[in-house]
Amino acid sequence: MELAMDLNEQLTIVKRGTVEIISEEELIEKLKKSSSAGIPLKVKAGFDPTAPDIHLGHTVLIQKMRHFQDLGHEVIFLVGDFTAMIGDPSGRSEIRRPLSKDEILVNARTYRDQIYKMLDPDKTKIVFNSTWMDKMSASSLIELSSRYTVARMLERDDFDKRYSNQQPISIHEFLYPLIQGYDSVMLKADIELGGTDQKFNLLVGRELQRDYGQEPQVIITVPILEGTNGIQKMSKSLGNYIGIDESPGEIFGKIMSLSDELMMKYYELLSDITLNKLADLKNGIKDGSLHPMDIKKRLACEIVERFHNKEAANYAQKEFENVFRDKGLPDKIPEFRLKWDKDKMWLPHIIVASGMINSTSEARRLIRQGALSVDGDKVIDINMELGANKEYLIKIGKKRFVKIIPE
RNA sequence: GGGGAGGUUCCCGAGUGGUCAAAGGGAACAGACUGUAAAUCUGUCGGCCAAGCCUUCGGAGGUUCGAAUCCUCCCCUCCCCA
Repeated sequence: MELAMDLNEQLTIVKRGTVEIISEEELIEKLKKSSSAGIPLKVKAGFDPTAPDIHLGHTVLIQKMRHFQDLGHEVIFLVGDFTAMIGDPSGRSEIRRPLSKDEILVNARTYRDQIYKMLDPDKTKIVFNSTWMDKMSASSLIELSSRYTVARMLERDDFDKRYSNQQPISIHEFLYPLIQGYDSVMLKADIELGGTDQKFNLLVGRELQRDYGQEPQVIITVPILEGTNGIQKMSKSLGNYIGIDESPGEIFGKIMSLSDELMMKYYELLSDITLNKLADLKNGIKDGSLHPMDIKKRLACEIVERFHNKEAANYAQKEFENVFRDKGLPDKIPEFRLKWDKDKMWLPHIIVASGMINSTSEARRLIRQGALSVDGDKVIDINMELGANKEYLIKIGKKRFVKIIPE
């Protein structure tokens, strides 16, 4: 009886925020077996070390890992370094540059430092799939690939889509799901976590394990988080990400820039507040008793606090209100020392030199649009020149500030 | 091996000799509005001390007063047939 209670609690934690569990019965079995035998389950999640910066999109999964960790299970952080060395062209048309071993190691280290903000280092095992894949012979690889058919590969949604859209699919892309599945075999994984886009690969793992005489892993999928623009999934290469290593102000601001609608999704997937509480917030917004902006600030604070601390979160909020609501100056303004080549320098040249803007064309445009101000005065004259006799505070748009110090 | 369709500015995608720095959409940036870096509306969106000039339409040549558009060769992708 006591065991059953315990099991239900575990299940509630595990199921929160997941999309699919295949299968729940098997999961229950495994949890039962684990607690009665006192052996933790091996929970695997794979990461691609091409992007060294973890962003909020990844954290959906990492939080789920932490849940398992909290329940006493063994969490395995699998770095797909072998596959990264080959270079995976999947997704878009651009060809990804294969990474060198050194780059991968550096990335993996960065990864580790970042995930330890959420996971307990002592309970986290980090493994590299090159450990076994490097040693695999060509014939074994071919043997592995004989275990799956092309038709079945084409069942995968994105393969199918690309195939029917007449977009290229390289042979080696078929190998990725197999290798990922083989990783599960090597690790004897009990559970594998992944985003919903990973479902197919995770399922291949089940089949391969069965093939190799192992009990198939349970797969648990979590939702893919959309990026700040709310259109595509969050990714660094699309530039719509919020990195967990970013400054408190940056994280805060980016969250404030989410559309009100998207904010609710972020709440569901990232926040620690209970689902009941979340429903209250939604209702409050609907009936007008709560302002969306305040709710968004709350989320921004929660996230900043998670990756920094409470003071940083409060400070970020204060700065935000100061700069955007009260149109004040931020506490810290980047300074740039610049050598004047004449007694007077053209303003666009000064800004380009400071690195705030890429071209004088852009500077001209901004001036034309009334986006530039020097010492609080809006710049109207496109030919404006500044002398080297004093410092200048330049504001570009709403959020970019520089102090130019002539020398 | 044979036949066909394609490669366009950050992305998607029009353009088939001048009116093209290249439609449209998305992203981004800016302005207005706002208790948000929300929503909405408007504008901008290759570079250059700039009513002019320079560099872009897979790559290299060529035709032409003039080419993203025509020709030749090459590279890459997709489809059908074998």
